[in-house]
Order: sequence, then C-alpha cells, then structure tokens
Amino acid sequence: MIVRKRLTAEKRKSQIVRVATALFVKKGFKGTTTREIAHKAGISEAVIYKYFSKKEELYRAIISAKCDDDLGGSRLFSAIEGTEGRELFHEIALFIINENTRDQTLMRLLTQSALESTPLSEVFIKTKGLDLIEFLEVNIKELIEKGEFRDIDPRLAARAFLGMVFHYVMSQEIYGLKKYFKCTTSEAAQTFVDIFFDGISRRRR
Amino acid sequence: MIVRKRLTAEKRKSQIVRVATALFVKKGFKGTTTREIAHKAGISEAVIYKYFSKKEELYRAIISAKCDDDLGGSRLFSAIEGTEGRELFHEIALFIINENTRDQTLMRLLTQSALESTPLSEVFIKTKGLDLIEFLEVNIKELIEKGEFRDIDPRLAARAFLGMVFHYVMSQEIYGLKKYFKCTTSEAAQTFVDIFFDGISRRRR
DNA sequence: TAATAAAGTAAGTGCTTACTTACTAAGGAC
DNA sequence: GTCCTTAGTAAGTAAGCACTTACTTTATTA
Repeated sequence: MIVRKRLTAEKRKSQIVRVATALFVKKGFKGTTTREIAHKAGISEAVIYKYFSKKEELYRAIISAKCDDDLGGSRLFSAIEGTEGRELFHEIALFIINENTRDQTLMRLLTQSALESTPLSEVFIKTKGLDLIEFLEVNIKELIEKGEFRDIDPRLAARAFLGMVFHYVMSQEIYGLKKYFKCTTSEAAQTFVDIFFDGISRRRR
Repeated sequence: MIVRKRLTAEKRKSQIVRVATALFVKKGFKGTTTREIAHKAGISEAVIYKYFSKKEELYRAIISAKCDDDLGGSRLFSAIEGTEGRELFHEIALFIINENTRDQTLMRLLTQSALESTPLSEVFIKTKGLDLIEFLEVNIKELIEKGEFRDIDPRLAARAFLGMVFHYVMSQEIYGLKKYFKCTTSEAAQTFVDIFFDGISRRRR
C-alpha cells in the first residue's frame, strides 16, 4: 500500500515542476498529458490546477525557471577561472559537452521550444544562447587586438567554435550518433580546440 | 464559390503528403490534426484515411519519401564536381547553408523526429546524416595520406566542419539568431573554411 | 447511354484531453 | 477536543481527437 505524503504547497509545486519537466523533455508539450503528470507525481489532476491555472502556465514556469537558473553559468565561470587561450577554450568545450551529456534537459527543451516557435522560445534563446556567444566574442576580439589572433569576424568565429562543440553533443545525444561513433570528451574537445586555433592544413595558405 | 477539383488517386495522395509535410514541420506530429490536414487540402478527413490507414502511416510515408529522395544528394554532388581542397569545402558549406535556409523541411523534420525519439528517426539519421560525414571523412583521410593535412582523426574533423556549418544554419533559422546577427552565406562559408584549414591563431603552435 | 468503378462527402463513433466542481481529510493553534 | 485553514480527492464536463460508416457524385468504358 502506497502512503501518500501530504506536502506543503511549495514542495508540492516544485515536485510537479520536476516531474513535468522530465515528461515535457521526453514527450514534448503536446505529447505530455496532465493526467500523466499527476499520476507520476502521485496526485490527482486537480492539484496541478491548484498551482497552475493552465497546462501552458506550468510549461512557462519550467522554461522561465530554466532561464533564471544561472547555476550552469556560474559553474562554467568557476571552471574557466584563471585560464586563457587554448586552455580557456578547452575548458569551455569540455564543460559544454559534459554538462549537456549528463543533463540534456536544457538542450532538448531549448530545441523543442525553438521548433514550436512559440513567443516563449525567444526569451529562452536570448537569455541562454546569446550570452555565451557574446562572452566568446569579447574574448576573441581582445586576442585579435593583442595580435594573437588574425583579423577575423569575432562573432562568426565564436559561433564556429560553439557550432563544433554543440553540434557534437547534439549529434551524439539527440540524433543518436554515439551509437556509431564514440570518443572521449577530452579527445573531442582537444580536436576542436586544435582545429579552431591551427586548422587542419599542414601549411598556412 | 470554391470549385473543388476531383483528382486522381496518385495526385491526391501526393497532395496530402505535401500539405501534411508543411503542417508536421510547423507543428510536429502530435500538434497536427487530421482535420487540419483535410481542411488545408480542401477535402474531408475520410479521404486521408482512404490513402493512409493511420495518421502515423502518413507520417512514415513523409519520412521515408524524404529518405529515398536523393535529389539533395545529387545536387550536392553536381555542385562540388571538379572542386577540391578549400574550394570543395567552401562549396559544401555554401550548399548546406543555402539549401537548408531555403527549405527547412528536412532539417526541422529530422530534429523533431530525433527529439521524439521514435524508432523512425533512426533510419532518417542513418540515411541522411551518416552519408555526409562519411563522404567528408574519406576526403579528409585522403588528404592526410597525401600529406596536405596533418594527422588528425578524420571523423572528428569531418564532424567539426559540419558542426560549424549546420549549427550556423540551425541557429539562424530555427533558434532565430538571424534576428540578432546577419551575414552573407558566402561570408560565413568562407570564414568556416578558413578556420577549418588554418585556424584563427596568427602563429602555429 | 447505361453500367461500373473510383473519388468524394456528411455525419457520426468512442475515446482522450484539458480543466472544473463539490466535497473530504489532515494538522496546527487555541 | 474543537475550530479552521489548507492539501487533497472523486467524479465529473465539454471539447477535440483519430478514425469509421453509409452514402453520393463524377468520370470512364463497354
């Protein structure tokens, strides 16, 4: 016999969010039913509607929680603290790959919301996406001014680097390429950094 | 007054596929209703079920049609005919960006089916995704043997290049980054090729 | 031109969905 | 122990969904 605990409003609310997040990530917004959320949370549907007036409001709460949550960002910054040049880029690549392999929630939710092209997704993209690009952009710009990097569009360069890294994780985890191709994270990160800094040609043009 | 044409079975079938594709791309599988498909095709729902026994069968038909359709592949091959080295990679980048900007169907459908993680998506990925990686891989391997490229994992290098390119198109078109950052296709392609060949460092390591 | 096959429809079916209502049980304060 | 706030439920409702049936219209062919 299952003993159902009576939770405080706050705890119940965050439990619902937790359960719902897992389901939305797996099945999408339309593919997840309120019934299923309630069942997995061990409550009746009415409880959900006590805390969230509509299913969409629950979804919004999840997205905006993910937007506000800057845990990832601060962890990244502590990971790259004190590094520069190749090491900096290596740490960033490592972080992005490891983080998104371990917990695919953000990556999947972001892509889903982008595909559904709700007004919602834009905020999401803006807060979670542009930050990182701009961070790299500034970094690259400085190195160009110092003369360490050649004259290149810093934003395009930033996106090139992030493209290698993100497309790699997404391919492995979402598109299922890890079935066909495996390598260690640091191997991948090192290769991307090497390409980004030196390219693959033996001689310079 | 709308005059509804009576079409042959074949024409009606492909019209349904065409209409449904557009809707699935926009709204996903669960988000698209058979009613909507019928309405946009100017027919009753029963007609859909004359040609496709289930909604899922219609979806499968679309996916497998996209898998079999090698129009994109052959167009790519004619685009890169007679090119090699930097020019080859430039043409590939151009092709991928232009093609997926113009018609986002494949890119969106592929990502959607991957997120929904139906057994369906795997075939899709395998036929449409691995081909291109392997093509580049072989190409890079040859250039390594010739001594033009340094010793690098050819598969990881292939994925790095495709990552820059695909992530760029996806960011622009799906994640909506074109709102914040615009540049010409050939500018982007050229930057990616330059990075891939020479990196961004002023000096080699 | 009448027979026939094929393309099409109107109006359902039963089931699932998001969401509601009217009620019950738990637990802390006094 | 009784009140009273609050967490929780059982049992709905109306709308929407995929899918079906029984029938009508149109074009082709003998």
